[in-house]
Amino acid sequence: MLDKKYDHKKVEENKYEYWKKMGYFNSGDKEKTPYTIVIPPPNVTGKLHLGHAWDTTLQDILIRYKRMQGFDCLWLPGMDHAGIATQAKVDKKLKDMGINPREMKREDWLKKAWEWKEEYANSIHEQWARLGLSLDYNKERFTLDDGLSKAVRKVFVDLYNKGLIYRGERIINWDVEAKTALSKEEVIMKEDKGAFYHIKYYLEDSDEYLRVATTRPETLFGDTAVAVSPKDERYKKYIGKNVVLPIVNRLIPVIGDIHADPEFGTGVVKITPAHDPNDFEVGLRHNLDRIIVINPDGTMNEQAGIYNGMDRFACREALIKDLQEQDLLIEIEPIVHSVGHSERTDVVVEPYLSKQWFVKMRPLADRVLENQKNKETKVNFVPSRYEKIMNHWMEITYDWCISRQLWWGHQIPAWYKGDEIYVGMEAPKEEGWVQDPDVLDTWFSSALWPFSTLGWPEMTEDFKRYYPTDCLVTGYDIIPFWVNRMTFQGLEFTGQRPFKDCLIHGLIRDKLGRKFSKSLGNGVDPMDMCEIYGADALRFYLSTTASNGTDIRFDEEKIKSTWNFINKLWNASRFVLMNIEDLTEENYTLENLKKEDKWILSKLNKTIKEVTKFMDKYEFNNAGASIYDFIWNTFCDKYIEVSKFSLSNATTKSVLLEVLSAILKMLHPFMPYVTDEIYNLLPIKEENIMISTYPTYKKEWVYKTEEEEIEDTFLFIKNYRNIKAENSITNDFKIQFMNTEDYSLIIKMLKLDSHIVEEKLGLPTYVVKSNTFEATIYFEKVLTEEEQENIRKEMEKLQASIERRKKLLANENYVAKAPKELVEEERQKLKLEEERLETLNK
RNA sequence: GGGCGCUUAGCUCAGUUGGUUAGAGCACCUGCCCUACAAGCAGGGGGUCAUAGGUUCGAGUCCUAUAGCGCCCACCA
Repeated sequence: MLDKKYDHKKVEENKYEYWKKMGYFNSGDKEKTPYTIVIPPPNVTGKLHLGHAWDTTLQDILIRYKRMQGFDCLWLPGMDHAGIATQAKVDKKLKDMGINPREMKREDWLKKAWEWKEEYANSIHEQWARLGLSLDYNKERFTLDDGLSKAVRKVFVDLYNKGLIYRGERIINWDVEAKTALSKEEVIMKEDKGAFYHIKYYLEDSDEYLRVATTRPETLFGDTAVAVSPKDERYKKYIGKNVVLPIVNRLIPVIGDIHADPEFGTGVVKITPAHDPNDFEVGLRHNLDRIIVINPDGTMNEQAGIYNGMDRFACREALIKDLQEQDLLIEIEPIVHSVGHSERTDVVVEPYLSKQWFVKMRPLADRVLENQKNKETKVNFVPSRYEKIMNHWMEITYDWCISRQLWWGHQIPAWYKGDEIYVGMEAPKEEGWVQDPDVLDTWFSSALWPFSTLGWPEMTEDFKRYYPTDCLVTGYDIIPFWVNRMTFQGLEFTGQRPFKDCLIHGLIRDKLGRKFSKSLGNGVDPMDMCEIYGADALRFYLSTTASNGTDIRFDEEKIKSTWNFINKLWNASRFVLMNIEDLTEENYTLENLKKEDKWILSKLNKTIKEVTKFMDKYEFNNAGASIYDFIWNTFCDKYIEVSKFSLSNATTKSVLLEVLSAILKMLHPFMPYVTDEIYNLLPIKEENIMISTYPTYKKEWVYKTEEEEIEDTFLFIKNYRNIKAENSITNDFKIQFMNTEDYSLIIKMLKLDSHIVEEKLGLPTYVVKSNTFEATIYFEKVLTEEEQENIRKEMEKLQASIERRKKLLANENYVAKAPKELVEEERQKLKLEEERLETLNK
């Protein structure tokens, strides 16, 4: 017997271990059709947040649903080494211990990093378990595994040999805190308050000067030209002359270049080829020197003269002061402009001339764009509008900087000996080769995740069977970083899309719509929610709150009300179990169904059809709402109440079991724990709900007549209760049925036995009716003014409604073009309203 | 500067291919401890679907414009 109250802690205890032990999570049944999802691997940097809980719940729902539908489901778990993020955390830990990480030997540092990884991997495993995720741990992978590392090297080498990876000096985004290059995606543009510093660049041997406006005066030491537009009447006469670089007093040429926009700023722009991507291009066109003036840690170098060693921003201040003193500064114009910040360390990113490795993107991106035109082979985004994000990225993409000056990651498979370069899977055998110390961008390995985890580049059984994967589930913020890159690498190396569907969800925000962040201190730990309300409540809340692709505002009240729903399910189950204890295979029967039994089976059948439809379209919010409504408003509020009149009947018991069993199965993907708990107590059941058969629509359960009749019975019951409540009718009344329909269920439900009369009584009356039922209530009561007012209001409403319907039905266009059923329904309703009005008139 | 999304009940959100008096949860009002559940039951109130036009017999839904909010992308020094 179930307790009176749902206790999530008791329910969840030991279940996960049991499922795992029984091997229910494992893939590999060759009799079945494969269905594959790879988990977006969480970073081994910390705890999982609500976003992870949401993302993984959606996947678990899909996997459990498909598993019950008879697929061989592989949900492949794994984690990401997360280069910069993890290295930063490990470094911080070491620093806190008083150790300077950069003074360690690389191997020693890596040992510490692996220890960190183990610790956090354990914690992630515990969180996955708490959430009830049915992951196939036999297939678990880590991005730094041998196999995945081999895949990374293979891809690097192949792209290099195809000419799609090259090494070169370019302006890259430099993180002065992490001291590494970044890709453009890792740079977050933020609006910052800054200034245009208008500086005098005097012409050589002249009192004339050009007014140069810059936001980064400290890069002045690297200026190798000043550019004006060749079409600019004001300045074109200066082209070919020299100006004196302020403070430095070096002569630099005035050049004419289209980069200088006469409309913008002063029309004169300083050119710093080593510290600005545009200036770099200008430098190429005019063969200018590239002078690096900033060190990798963000301090000025010897090129900055007396500012050597100062932080770049301190230098800016000091320099401005000195320019002012030497009357070289004209004005400081405050502006708000967008400045790049490092995604991980949040420091201002420095455009920096540096030798790095790049992936040549154009051919790879074009292949994606071409493939997206083919309906059969494209990646299908859900919702579809997100495809535009990917396509746009592919259209404007530029070469991807993939080398990182870090230790934690896949070391680049390139070796140098003097000017020679060797790129290969393994180190060259001869003496004297030194491997590139840099590692690859984390996303370089993540991009291979859907196939590297299945054993690629080996043509393994798993790869052949489970690739391409069926669905990738992730947030829209990850499309540029990950989805796009998996797509082009998948096409390039496997010739196929990495996943057929890509289900996109939104971000979870706090109650005020702000992002969760450490600095705001508004974080919510999903484990706390599991503790208070249970994993099932959290999962149902997360997966059914928003429609696909939209954000969620976190609302604990809603989790609480989900808990209430589970408690409702719990108690309904309690009732059913109490009454079907003696049900066995022998006396189980769906013969001799009563009208109400046919009605509930018919309603259940409709729900199954609807839920399946929604599940197949990934509309879990609608599926959840449909099940919720059926359970609470149909099964609990109506069928259970009706069933109480025939609880000794074997058919009733069987129907109760049948319906409960189907409900539990449909809810199971959403709420694995509580459904498992209850299902186990059913007298007739399959081995385990996880591997039971998902309910299917049955033609033989369509009972149109009975369904309509019972619906009408409940309509009558509702109308009766309404009239009784509105008019404060107490127990002192009589009721007369006005026709010979079957009132037995109504009499029982409304406890009318002692009130029935056969003849008309001379008392004030009310008529209660539905489509087929009609009764007159006799009771003695003087109507209060309020009640009379209510009646007047109702009559007014009815009159208005009748008018509207009459007008509508008089419209020939409507009658001719609208669906017949609708027109008929209008006629019916009109008739009912007219009758109701007549009664009120009495 | 380009693109996308949102604006529906007091709050948080649903709303399928347009079908005609718009739904849920929470909150609110009234009455109920009836042997599954008071974290519940029965009944009820509450919305000119951001604004202005248009298409249509019919618009929350399609089209155009406007306003507010949010997000993404873009090298303007």
